[in-house]
Amino acid sequence: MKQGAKDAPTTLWDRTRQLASQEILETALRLFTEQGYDETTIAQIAREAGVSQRTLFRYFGTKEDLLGGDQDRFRQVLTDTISAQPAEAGIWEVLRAGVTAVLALHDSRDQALERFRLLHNTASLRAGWLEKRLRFQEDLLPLIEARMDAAAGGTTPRARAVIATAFACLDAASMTWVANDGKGDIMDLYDECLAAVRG
Amino acid sequence: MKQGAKDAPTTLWDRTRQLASQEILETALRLFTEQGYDETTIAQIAREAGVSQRTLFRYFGTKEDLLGGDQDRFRQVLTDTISAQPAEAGIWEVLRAGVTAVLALHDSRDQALERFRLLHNTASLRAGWLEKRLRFQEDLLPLIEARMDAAAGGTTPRARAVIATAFACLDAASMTWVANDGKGDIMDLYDECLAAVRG
DNA sequence: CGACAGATTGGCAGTCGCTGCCAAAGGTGA
DNA sequence: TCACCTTTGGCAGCGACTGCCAATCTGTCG
Repeated sequence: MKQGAKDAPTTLWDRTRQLASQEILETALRLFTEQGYDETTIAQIAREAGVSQRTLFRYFGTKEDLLGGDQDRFRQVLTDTISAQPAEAGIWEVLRAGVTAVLALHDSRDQALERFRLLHNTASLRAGWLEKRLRFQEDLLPLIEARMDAAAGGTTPRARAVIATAFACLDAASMTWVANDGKGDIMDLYDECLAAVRG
Repeated sequence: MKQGAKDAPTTLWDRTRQLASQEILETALRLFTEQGYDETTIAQIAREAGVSQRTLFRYFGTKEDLLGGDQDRFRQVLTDTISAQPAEAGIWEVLRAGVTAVLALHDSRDQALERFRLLHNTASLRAGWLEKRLRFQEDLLPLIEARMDAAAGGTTPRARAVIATAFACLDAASMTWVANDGKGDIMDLYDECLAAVRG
Protein backbone atom coordinates (compact mmCIF):
# COMPACT_ATOMS: atom_id res chain seq x y z
CA MET A 1 0.00 0.00 0.00
CA LYS A 2 1.62 3.24 -1.09
CA GLN A 3 1.67 5.86 1.59
CA GLY A 4 1.70 9.56 0.82
CA ALA A 5 2.07 10.17 -2.87
CA LYS A 6 5.60 10.27 -4.21
CA ASP A 7 8.46 9.81 -1.81
CA ALA A 8 7.79 6.54 -0.06
CA PRO A 9 9.13 3.75 -2.30
CA THR A 10 12.75 4.86 -2.25
CA THR A 11 14.39 1.56 -2.99
CA LEU A 12 18.10 1.15 -3.62
CA TRP A 13 17.35 0.87 -7.31
CA ASP A 14 15.65 4.22 -7.42
CA ARG A 15 18.50 5.89 -5.60
CA THR A 16 21.08 4.29 -7.87
CA ARG A 17 19.19 5.36 -10.92
CA GLN A 18 18.93 8.86 -9.58
CA LEU A 19 22.66 9.01 -8.99
CA ALA A 20 23.59 7.58 -12.35
CA SER A 21 21.25 9.95 -14.12
CA GLN A 22 22.71 12.92 -12.34
CA GLU A 23 26.27 11.82 -12.96
CA ILE A 24 25.62 11.41 -16.66
CA LEU A 25 23.88 14.75 -16.91
CA GLU A 26 26.64 16.64 -15.16
CA THR A 27 29.36 14.97 -17.16
CA ALA A 28 27.56 15.75 -20.38
CA LEU A 29 26.97 19.40 -19.57
CA ARG A 30 30.57 19.79 -18.48
CA LEU A 31 31.98 18.25 -21.64
CA PHE A 32 29.59 20.18 -23.84
CA THR A 33 30.64 23.49 -22.42
CA GLU A 34 34.30 22.52 -22.38
CA GLN A 35 34.70 21.29 -25.92
CA GLY A 36 31.42 21.89 -27.67
CA TYR A 37 28.39 19.75 -28.39
CA ASP A 38 29.38 18.32 -31.76
CA GLU A 39 32.91 17.60 -30.60
CA THR A 40 31.70 15.52 -27.67
CA THR A 41 30.88 11.90 -28.43
CA ILE A 42 28.47 9.68 -26.58
CA ALA A 43 31.32 7.25 -26.04
CA GLN A 44 33.29 9.91 -24.20
CA ILE A 45 30.42 10.93 -21.97
CA ALA A 46 29.70 7.33 -21.09
CA ARG A 47 33.34 6.61 -20.36
CA GLU A 48 33.79 9.62 -18.09
CA ALA A 49 30.48 9.03 -16.36
CA GLY A 50 31.41 5.43 -15.69
CA VAL A 51 28.59 3.71 -17.52
CA SER A 52 28.28 1.85 -20.79
CA GLN A 53 26.93 3.51 -23.89
CA ARG A 54 24.01 1.18 -23.84
CA THR A 55 23.04 2.27 -20.35
CA LEU A 56 23.43 5.92 -21.21
CA PHE A 57 20.98 5.50 -24.04
CA ARG A 58 18.56 3.81 -21.67
CA TYR A 59 18.53 6.88 -19.45
CA PHE A 60 18.50 9.44 -22.24
CA GLY A 61 17.08 8.35 -25.54
CA THR A 62 19.07 10.81 -27.62
CA LYS A 63 22.11 13.00 -27.35
CA GLU A 64 19.92 16.07 -27.37
CA ASP A 65 18.04 14.87 -24.32
CA LEU A 66 21.27 15.29 -22.38
CA LEU A 67 20.83 19.01 -22.69
CA GLY A 68 17.13 19.51 -23.20
CA GLY A 69 16.21 18.09 -19.86
CA ASP A 70 12.83 16.69 -19.06
CA GLN A 71 10.82 17.66 -22.09
CA ASP A 72 7.58 16.29 -20.69
CA ARG A 73 7.95 18.52 -17.68
CA PHE A 74 8.14 21.58 -19.88
CA ARG A 75 5.07 20.52 -21.75
CA GLN A 76 3.23 19.84 -18.53
CA VAL A 77 4.04 23.20 -16.97
CA LEU A 78 3.24 25.04 -20.15
CA THR A 79 -0.17 23.54 -20.71
CA ASP A 80 -1.09 23.62 -17.02
CA THR A 81 -0.17 27.26 -16.65
CA ILE A 82 -2.11 28.30 -19.69
CA SER A 83 -5.14 26.26 -18.73
CA ALA A 84 -5.09 27.90 -15.33
CA GLN A 85 -5.42 31.42 -16.72
CA PRO A 86 -8.75 33.15 -16.18
CA ALA A 87 -11.19 33.00 -19.05
CA GLU A 88 -11.32 36.76 -19.42
CA ALA A 89 -7.57 37.10 -19.87
CA GLY A 90 -6.41 38.15 -23.33
CA ILE A 91 -4.50 35.73 -25.49
CA TRP A 92 -1.27 37.62 -25.16
CA GLU A 93 -1.43 37.73 -21.40
CA VAL A 94 -2.12 34.02 -21.36
CA LEU A 95 0.87 33.25 -23.56
CA ARG A 96 3.06 35.56 -21.55
CA ALA A 97 2.17 33.66 -18.43
CA GLY A 98 3.15 30.42 -20.15
CA VAL A 99 6.50 31.80 -21.20
CA THR A 100 7.21 33.06 -17.70
CA ALA A 101 6.37 29.71 -16.18
CA VAL A 102 8.67 27.81 -18.52
CA LEU A 103 11.55 30.18 -17.92
CA ALA A 104 11.10 29.70 -14.19
CA LEU A 105 11.90 26.01 -14.58
CA HIS A 106 15.62 26.56 -14.88
CA ASP A 107 17.66 25.79 -11.82
CA SER A 108 19.68 28.96 -11.87
CA ARG A 109 20.33 31.98 -14.02
CA ASP A 110 23.81 30.74 -14.83
CA GLN A 111 22.61 27.33 -15.88
CA ALA A 112 19.96 28.88 -18.07
CA LEU A 113 22.54 31.15 -19.65
CA GLU A 114 24.89 28.25 -20.34
CA ARG A 115 22.14 26.21 -21.96
CA PHE A 116 20.89 29.05 -24.09
CA ARG A 117 24.40 29.78 -25.17
CA LEU A 118 25.00 26.23 -26.31
CA LEU A 119 21.62 26.19 -27.98
CA HIS A 120 22.12 29.33 -29.99
CA ASN A 121 25.66 28.45 -31.01
CA THR A 122 25.18 24.87 -32.17
CA ALA A 123 23.32 24.27 -35.39
CA SER A 124 22.48 20.64 -34.73
CA LEU A 125 21.07 21.52 -31.32
CA ARG A 126 19.03 24.39 -32.64
CA ALA A 127 17.39 22.14 -35.18
CA GLY A 128 16.19 19.64 -32.62
CA TRP A 129 15.15 22.36 -30.23
CA LEU A 130 13.06 24.21 -32.79
CA GLU A 131 11.34 20.99 -33.73
CA LYS A 132 10.41 20.17 -30.16
CA ARG A 133 9.16 23.70 -29.68
CA LEU A 134 6.95 23.29 -32.69
CA ARG A 135 5.35 20.34 -30.96
CA PHE A 136 4.72 22.47 -27.90
CA GLN A 137 3.02 24.98 -30.12
CA GLU A 138 0.72 22.29 -31.46
CA ASP A 139 -0.11 21.25 -27.90
CA LEU A 140 -1.13 24.79 -27.14
CA LEU A 141 -3.30 25.11 -30.22
CA PRO A 142 -6.59 23.88 -28.74
CA LEU A 143 -6.07 25.86 -25.57
CA ILE A 144 -5.50 29.12 -27.39
CA GLU A 145 -8.04 28.47 -30.08
CA ALA A 146 -10.72 28.12 -27.42
CA ARG A 147 -9.94 31.65 -26.24
CA MET A 148 -10.17 33.25 -29.64
CA ASP A 149 -13.02 35.00 -31.32
CA ALA A 150 -14.64 32.40 -33.53
CA ALA A 151 -16.67 35.01 -35.40
CA ALA A 152 -13.98 35.54 -38.02
CA GLY A 153 -14.19 31.98 -39.33
CA GLY A 154 -11.35 29.46 -39.11
CA THR A 155 -9.41 30.18 -35.96
CA THR A 156 -6.77 27.49 -36.44
CA PRO A 157 -4.32 29.37 -38.66
CA ARG A 158 -4.72 32.53 -36.62
CA ALA A 159 -4.14 30.70 -33.36
CA ARG A 160 -1.08 29.01 -34.78
CA ALA A 161 0.32 32.34 -35.91
CA VAL A 162 -0.26 33.95 -32.54
CA ILE A 163 1.39 31.12 -30.65
CA ALA A 164 4.33 30.99 -33.02
CA THR A 165 4.75 34.73 -32.67
CA ALA A 166 4.96 34.49 -28.92
CA PHE A 167 7.70 31.89 -29.20
CA ALA A 168 9.42 33.93 -31.87
CA CYS A 169 9.61 36.83 -29.45
CA LEU A 170 10.99 34.54 -26.79
CA ASP A 171 13.62 33.46 -29.28
CA ALA A 172 14.63 36.98 -30.15
CA ALA A 173 14.69 37.86 -26.47
CA SER A 174 16.82 34.91 -25.40
CA MET A 175 19.24 35.46 -28.26
CA THR A 176 19.75 39.04 -27.22
CA TRP A 177 20.00 38.00 -23.60
CA VAL A 178 22.79 35.56 -24.44
CA ALA A 179 24.53 38.15 -26.60
CA ASN A 180 24.48 40.46 -23.59
CA ASP A 181 25.98 37.75 -21.38
CA GLY A 182 22.85 37.45 -19.28
CA LYS A 183 22.49 41.10 -18.45
CA GLY A 184 18.97 42.29 -17.78
CA ASP A 185 15.71 40.38 -17.65
CA ILE A 186 14.55 38.15 -20.46
CA MET A 187 10.93 39.07 -19.94
CA ASP A 188 11.71 42.75 -20.44
CA LEU A 189 13.23 41.88 -23.78
CA TYR A 190 10.25 39.70 -24.54
CA ASP A 191 7.88 42.58 -23.90
CA GLU A 192 9.97 44.87 -26.04
CA CYS A 193 9.93 42.38 -28.90
CA LEU A 194 6.22 41.80 -28.68
CA ALA A 195 5.59 45.53 -28.61
CA ALA A 196 7.69 45.92 -31.75
CA VAL A 197 5.67 43.26 -33.51
CA ARG A 198 2.24 44.45 -32.48
CA GLY A 199 3.30 48.07 -32.62
CA MET B 1 37.12 34.70 -72.67
CA LYS B 2 33.61 33.80 -71.62
CA GLN B 3 31.02 34.92 -74.07
CA GLY B 4 27.51 35.87 -73.00
CA ALA B 5 27.05 34.97 -69.39
CA LYS B 6 26.08 31.43 -68.58
CA ASP B 7 25.37 29.03 -71.43
CA ALA B 8 28.53 28.94 -73.47
CA PRO B 9 30.85 26.38 -71.85
CA THR B 10 28.48 23.42 -72.14
CA THR B 11 31.00 20.66 -72.05
CA LEU B 12 30.09 16.99 -71.90
CA TRP B 13 30.98 17.03 -68.24
CA ASP B 14 28.51 19.75 -67.45
CA ARG B 15 25.75 17.99 -69.34
CA THR B 16 26.45 14.69 -67.64
CA ARG B 17 26.45 16.31 -64.25
CA GLN B 18 23.20 18.05 -65.04
CA LEU B 19 21.58 14.77 -66.05
CA ALA B 20 22.85 12.85 -63.06
CA SER B 21 21.73 15.57 -60.70
CA GLN B 22 18.26 15.63 -62.20
CA GLU B 23 17.96 11.86 -62.16
CA ILE B 24 18.92 11.69 -58.51
CA LEU B 25 16.56 14.49 -57.56
CA GLU B 26 13.58 12.96 -59.33
CA THR B 27 14.25 9.51 -57.93
CA ALA B 28 14.53 10.90 -54.44
CA LEU B 29 11.34 12.93 -54.61
CA ARG B 30 9.47 9.94 -56.04
CA LEU B 31 10.65 7.57 -53.33
CA PHE B 32 10.01 10.12 -50.60
CA THR B 33 6.40 10.60 -51.62
CA GLU B 34 5.89 6.89 -52.24
CA GLN B 35 7.22 5.50 -48.98
CA GLY B 36 8.08 8.47 -46.81
CA TYR B 37 11.29 10.32 -46.06
CA ASP B 38 12.54 8.32 -43.10
CA GLU B 39 11.72 5.02 -44.75
CA THR B 40 13.81 5.85 -47.81
CA THR B 41 17.51 5.14 -47.50
CA ILE B 42 20.32 6.80 -49.38
CA ALA B 43 21.38 3.38 -50.61
CA GLN B 44 18.00 2.87 -52.24
CA ILE B 45 17.99 6.26 -53.94
CA ALA B 46 21.49 5.73 -55.24
CA ARG B 47 20.65 2.25 -56.51
CA GLU B 48 17.51 3.34 -58.35
CA ALA B 49 19.19 6.44 -59.74
CA GLY B 50 22.07 4.37 -61.04
CA VAL B 51 24.90 6.00 -59.16
CA SER B 52 27.02 5.06 -56.19
CA GLN B 53 26.31 6.37 -52.72
CA ARG B 54 29.59 8.19 -52.79
CA THR B 55 28.64 10.06 -55.93
CA LEU B 56 25.22 10.92 -54.59
CA PHE B 57 26.82 12.54 -51.58
CA ARG B 58 29.09 14.49 -53.87
CA TYR B 59 26.09 16.03 -55.61
CA PHE B 60 24.02 16.57 -52.49
CA GLY B 61 25.86 16.92 -49.25
CA THR B 62 23.01 15.68 -47.07
CA LYS B 63 19.80 13.74 -47.37
CA GLU B 64 17.83 16.88 -46.63
CA ASP B 65 19.36 18.65 -49.59
CA LEU B 66 17.55 16.18 -51.80
CA LEU B 67 14.32 17.87 -50.87
CA GLY B 68 15.33 21.36 -49.90
CA GLY B 69 16.65 22.22 -53.30
CA ASP B 70 19.10 24.98 -53.90
CA GLN B 71 19.28 26.69 -50.57
CA ASP B 72 21.59 29.40 -51.81
CA ARG B 73 19.08 30.34 -54.45
CA PHE B 74 16.42 30.91 -51.82
CA ARG B 75 18.75 33.06 -49.83
CA GLN B 76 19.72 35.02 -52.90
CA VAL B 77 16.17 35.74 -53.99
CA LEU B 78 15.12 36.63 -50.49
CA THR B 79 17.85 39.14 -49.81
CA ASP B 80 17.73 40.59 -53.31
CA THR B 81 14.00 41.12 -53.21
CA ILE B 82 14.10 42.78 -49.86
CA SER B 83 17.02 44.99 -50.78
CA ALA B 84 15.12 46.09 -53.87
CA GLN B 85 12.17 47.42 -51.91
CA PRO B 86 11.78 51.20 -51.80
CA ALA B 87 13.15 52.92 -48.74
CA GLU B 88 9.76 54.35 -47.77
CA ALA B 89 8.09 50.96 -47.68
CA GLY B 90 7.05 49.71 -44.25
CA ILE B 91 8.80 46.72 -42.71
CA TRP B 92 5.79 44.50 -43.07
CA GLU B 93 5.36 45.29 -46.73
CA VAL B 94 9.02 44.60 -47.30
CA LEU B 95 8.84 41.23 -45.58
CA ARG B 96 5.66 40.36 -47.43
CA ALA B 97 7.42 40.98 -50.70
CA GLY B 98 10.20 38.65 -49.66
CA VAL B 99 7.78 35.90 -48.75
CA THR B 100 5.98 36.26 -52.06
CA ALA B 101 9.22 36.06 -53.99
CA VAL B 102 10.35 32.90 -52.25
CA LEU B 103 7.02 31.21 -52.77
CA ALA B 104 7.23 32.04 -56.47
CA LEU B 105 10.38 29.92 -56.74
CA HIS B 106 8.50 26.64 -56.78
CA ASP B 107 8.13 25.00 -60.15
CA SER B 108 4.46 24.29 -59.81
CA ARG B 109 1.66 24.44 -57.31
CA ASP B 110 1.58 20.66 -57.08
CA GLN B 111 5.28 20.38 -56.44
CA ALA B 112 5.08 23.01 -53.76
CA LEU B 113 2.19 21.20 -52.13
CA GLU B 114 4.04 17.89 -52.19
CA ARG B 115 7.12 19.40 -50.61
CA PHE B 116 5.19 21.23 -47.93
CA ARG B 117 3.28 18.08 -47.17
CA LEU B 118 6.45 16.07 -46.67
CA LEU B 119 7.93 18.89 -44.64
CA HIS B 120 5.05 19.24 -42.24
CA ASN B 121 4.63 15.49 -41.78
CA THR B 122 8.22 14.47 -41.16
CA ALA B 123 9.81 15.43 -37.87
CA SER B 124 13.40 15.00 -39.00
CA LEU B 125 12.79 17.17 -42.04
CA ARG B 126 11.04 19.87 -40.06
CA ALA B 127 14.01 20.16 -37.74
CA GLY B 128 16.48 20.78 -40.52
CA TRP B 129 14.13 23.11 -42.31
CA LEU B 130 13.50 25.28 -39.28
CA GLU B 131 17.20 25.53 -38.68
CA LYS B 132 17.92 26.66 -42.22
CA ARG B 133 15.11 29.14 -42.01
CA LEU B 134 16.65 30.58 -38.88
CA ARG B 135 19.78 31.26 -40.85
CA PHE B 136 17.75 33.11 -43.45
CA GLN B 137 16.32 35.21 -40.69
CA GLU B 138 19.80 36.14 -39.56
CA ASP B 139 20.69 37.09 -43.12
CA LEU B 140 17.74 39.43 -43.20
CA LEU B 141 18.60 41.05 -39.89
CA PRO B 142 20.83 43.88 -41.17
CA LEU B 143 18.46 44.62 -44.04
CA ILE B 144 15.44 44.97 -41.79
CA GLU B 145 17.29 46.63 -38.98
CA ALA B 146 18.34 49.40 -41.34
CA ARG B 147 14.69 50.14 -42.04
CA MET B 148 13.66 50.38 -38.43
CA ASP B 149 13.32 53.38 -36.20
CA ALA B 150 16.54 53.56 -34.24
CA ALA B 151 15.09 56.06 -31.79
CA ALA B 152 13.91 53.37 -29.41
CA GLY B 153 17.40 52.09 -28.68
CA GLY B 154 18.61 48.59 -29.61
CA THR B 155 16.87 47.57 -32.79
CA THR B 156 18.38 44.11 -33.05
CA PRO B 157 15.97 42.17 -30.82
CA ARG B 158 13.01 44.02 -32.29
CA ALA B 159 14.13 43.34 -35.84
CA ARG B 160 14.66 39.69 -35.05
CA ALA B 161 11.22 39.43 -33.55
CA VAL B 162 9.58 41.07 -36.54
CA ILE B 163 11.36 38.84 -39.03
CA ALA B 164 10.60 35.71 -37.03
CA THR B 165 6.97 36.72 -36.82
CA ALA B 166 6.72 37.03 -40.58
CA PHE B 167 8.10 33.54 -41.01
CA ALA B 168 5.86 32.26 -38.26
CA CYS B 169 2.86 33.53 -40.19
CA LEU B 170 4.16 31.86 -43.32
CA ASP B 171 4.42 28.66 -41.32
CA ALA B 172 0.90 28.86 -40.03
CA ALA B 173 -0.32 29.71 -43.51
CA SER B 174 1.45 26.86 -45.25
CA MET B 175 0.33 24.37 -42.63
CA THR B 176 -3.25 25.36 -43.14
CA TRP B 177 -2.76 25.34 -46.88
CA VAL B 178 -1.49 21.77 -46.77
CA ALA B 179 -4.30 20.75 -44.45
CA ASN B 180 -6.74 22.12 -47.03
CA ASP B 181 -5.05 20.13 -49.80
CA GLY B 182 -3.81 23.23 -51.53
CA LYS B 183 -7.11 25.03 -51.77
CA GLY B 184 -6.94 28.80 -51.81
CA ASP B 185 -3.96 31.10 -51.86
CA ILE B 186 -1.17 30.90 -49.33
CA MET B 187 -0.72 34.66 -49.30
CA ASP B 188 -4.34 35.18 -48.32
CA LEU B 189 -3.75 32.92 -45.34
CA TYR B 190 -0.54 34.77 -44.61
CA ASP B 191 -2.35 38.08 -44.52
CA GLU B 192 -5.02 36.64 -42.28
CA CYS B 193 -2.42 35.33 -39.87
CA LEU B 194 -0.50 38.56 -39.77
CA ALA B 195 -3.69 40.49 -39.17
CA ALA B 196 -4.52 38.21 -36.25
CA VAL B 197 -1.11 38.82 -34.74
CA ARG B 198 -1.04 42.56 -35.20
CA GLY B 199 -4.79 42.89 -34.59
C1' DC C 1 46.14 10.08 -83.55
C1' DG C 2 48.48 9.55 -79.11
C1' DA C 3 49.61 10.95 -74.66
C1' DC C 4 49.33 13.73 -70.70
C1' DA C 5 46.56 16.50 -67.23
C1' DG C 6 42.50 17.16 -64.82
C1' DA C 7 37.76 15.90 -63.60
C1' DT C 8 34.72 12.27 -62.10
C1' DT C 9 33.53 7.99 -60.30
C1' DG C 10 33.12 3.79 -57.35
C1' DG C 11 34.44 1.09 -53.58
C1' DC C 12 36.09 0.45 -49.04
C1' DA C 13 36.93 1.30 -44.47
C1' DG C 14 35.76 3.98 -40.65
C1' DT C 15 33.06 7.40 -37.44
C1' DC C 16 29.03 8.56 -34.86
C1' DG C 17 24.30 8.25 -33.16
C1' DC C 18 21.23 4.77 -32.10
C1' DT C 19 18.70 -0.01 -31.57
C1' DG C 20 17.82 -5.02 -30.76
C1' DC C 21 19.30 -8.97 -28.56
C1' DC C 22 21.21 -11.85 -25.00
C1' DA C 23 23.66 -13.23 -21.12
C1' DA C 24 25.54 -11.79 -16.63
C1' DA C 25 25.28 -9.24 -12.32
C1' DG C 26 22.77 -7.24 -8.80
C1' DG C 27 18.62 -6.05 -5.68
C1' DT C 28 14.11 -7.78 -3.67
C1' DG C 29 10.69 -10.29 -1.20
C1' DA C 30 8.98 -14.66 0.71
C1' DT D 1 18.41 -19.01 1.18
C1' DC D 2 15.96 -19.28 -3.10
C1' DA D 3 13.57 -17.90 -6.94
C1' DC D 4 12.18 -13.50 -9.32
C1' DC D 5 12.73 -9.33 -11.54
C1' DT D 6 15.32 -5.28 -12.77
C1' DT D 7 19.36 -3.34 -14.46
C1' DT D 8 23.54 -3.64 -16.90
C1' DG D 9 27.16 -4.35 -20.41
C1' DG D 10 28.72 -6.11 -24.65
C1' DC D 11 28.12 -7.07 -29.33
C1' DA D 12 26.39 -6.95 -33.85
C1' DG D 13 24.11 -4.12 -37.01
C1' DC D 14 21.76 -0.02 -39.43
C1' DG D 15 21.87 4.51 -41.67
C1' DA D 16 23.93 9.00 -42.63
C1' DC D 17 28.21 10.75 -43.80
C1' DT D 18 33.52 11.29 -44.77
C1' DG D 19 38.36 10.34 -46.26
C1' DC D 20 41.19 7.91 -49.18
C1' DC D 21 42.76 5.59 -53.28
C1' DA D 22 42.63 3.50 -57.61
C1' DA D 23 40.15 3.19 -61.99
C1' DT D 24 37.86 5.55 -65.62
C1' DC D 25 36.61 9.16 -68.55
C1' DT D 26 37.04 13.93 -70.87
C1' DG D 27 39.45 17.81 -72.80
C1' DT D 28 43.54 19.31 -74.97
C1' DC D 29 47.85 19.85 -76.95
C1' DG D 30 51.64 18.30 -79.75
